[in-house]
Amino acid sequence: MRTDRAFALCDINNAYASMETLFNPSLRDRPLVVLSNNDGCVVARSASAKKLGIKMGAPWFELKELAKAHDIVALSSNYVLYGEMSRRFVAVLESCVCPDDVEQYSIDEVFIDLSSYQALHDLTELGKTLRDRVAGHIGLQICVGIGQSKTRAKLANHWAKKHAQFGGVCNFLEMDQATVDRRMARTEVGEVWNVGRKQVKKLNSLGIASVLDLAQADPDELLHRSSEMTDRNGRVRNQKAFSVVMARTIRELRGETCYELEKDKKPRKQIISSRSFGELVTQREPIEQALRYYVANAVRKLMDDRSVAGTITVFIHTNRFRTQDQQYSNHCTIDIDPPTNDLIELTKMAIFGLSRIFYPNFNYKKAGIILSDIQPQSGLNLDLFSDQVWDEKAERLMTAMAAVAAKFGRDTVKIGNVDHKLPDWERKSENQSPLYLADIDQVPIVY
DNA sequence: TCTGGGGTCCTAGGACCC
DNA sequence: TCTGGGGTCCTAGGACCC
Repeated sequence: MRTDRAFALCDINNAYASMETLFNPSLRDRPLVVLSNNDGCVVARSASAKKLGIKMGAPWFELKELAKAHDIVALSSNYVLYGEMSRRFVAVLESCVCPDDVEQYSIDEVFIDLSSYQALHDLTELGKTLRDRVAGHIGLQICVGIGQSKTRAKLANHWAKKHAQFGGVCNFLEMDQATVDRRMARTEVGEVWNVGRKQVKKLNSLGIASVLDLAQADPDELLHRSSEMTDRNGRVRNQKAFSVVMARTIRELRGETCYELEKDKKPRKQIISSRSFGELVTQREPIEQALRYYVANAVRKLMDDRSVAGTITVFIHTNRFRTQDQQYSNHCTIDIDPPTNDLIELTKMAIFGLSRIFYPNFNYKKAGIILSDIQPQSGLNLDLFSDQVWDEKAERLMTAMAAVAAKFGRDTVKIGNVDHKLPDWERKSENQSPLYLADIDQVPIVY
């Protein structure tokens, strides 16, 4: 076991809120929240919004009173903007260290393998350099956490964000054991990466409340614990209470490296495209139209990865929060043989799937499709004995459509009567900021 | 009434992440 | 009135095999 590993986690502070503020400085110091699709829940908060006690995921309609009282600004999400800023964030980091050591973990988080930098650099200083570079180049504040494992880097990042004394960079490698223990003892176990709500409950019942408690727990002993669960038939069964993930988490907390950098962008194993409707839908036709949009969306991703899908699932459901409504949810999974990325065929299958599960007179709230059994297009083996041949015509058509999309924009060619955008009934996005970086007419003007 | 002992593969569902 | 979307990994249990 190598004991000389070092990972950094760089994370943009209040990412979406900061990005919005960057282009609209009048928002600075104002409580600002960014809302999910349909302006449903809060998905990002500025520092002052956090101070007001607004929780991640809180339904926006419940906050309207608070918003009025404190003059909170609520913006619809602008993913085109966030995606572009994210790209620039990663590019800046890649210019500071070897790009091979950089892994983009999420839209606002990047892991860096700093193992080979220790001999030449003071890692805390390097962390400060990264902060300064990102701030200088794209105007966003980041925090850097450094540790012997990804889990420790995440934890250090949490401390860096929480305690101003760190100046934005918290480094496990320069902490003595007593300090580590003291900090871990004061941090709740739920802050640990991969320890979610359910696990916290189980851990607490075993007397494990702090990060230190978990770090000192015996992973093997924990793995042998079982908990009762009720299965679908109402039978009570014993199930393992913790999986190997928990054992790894403990070892990572102790400073052992279990998770390496995941460099090569692997093609997706599953592609989901779905959306809640802005209003309730009872008719089949609008749902079909939405499905066409979802399939087109998913196929774009599929082709980006040069993959084909072997299964398509269509699902619909009513609004579980409307307890006065009769609830219905169902899905239909269809095998695709041979696997394909053909938009026309997949669209037909989606529509067929819908016909199997759609019943009128329910108030539908959401529909979507899932592509799975995904494999690389190049490795596609046709069944020797089937009479199906790789459809060259379809492939040429798809290639042509991709070329048109690349030249004239993604939605230039569509299948059936898909609208340019989602129809009005489908989405609510009432206060979206301009496409500052994606549309020449919306680029900010500096006087 | 009694009725083995292993394997592997697949899938649904749970839990987690952002 | 109004409650997101897109992913990954792991496990249990069933089907099947010898």
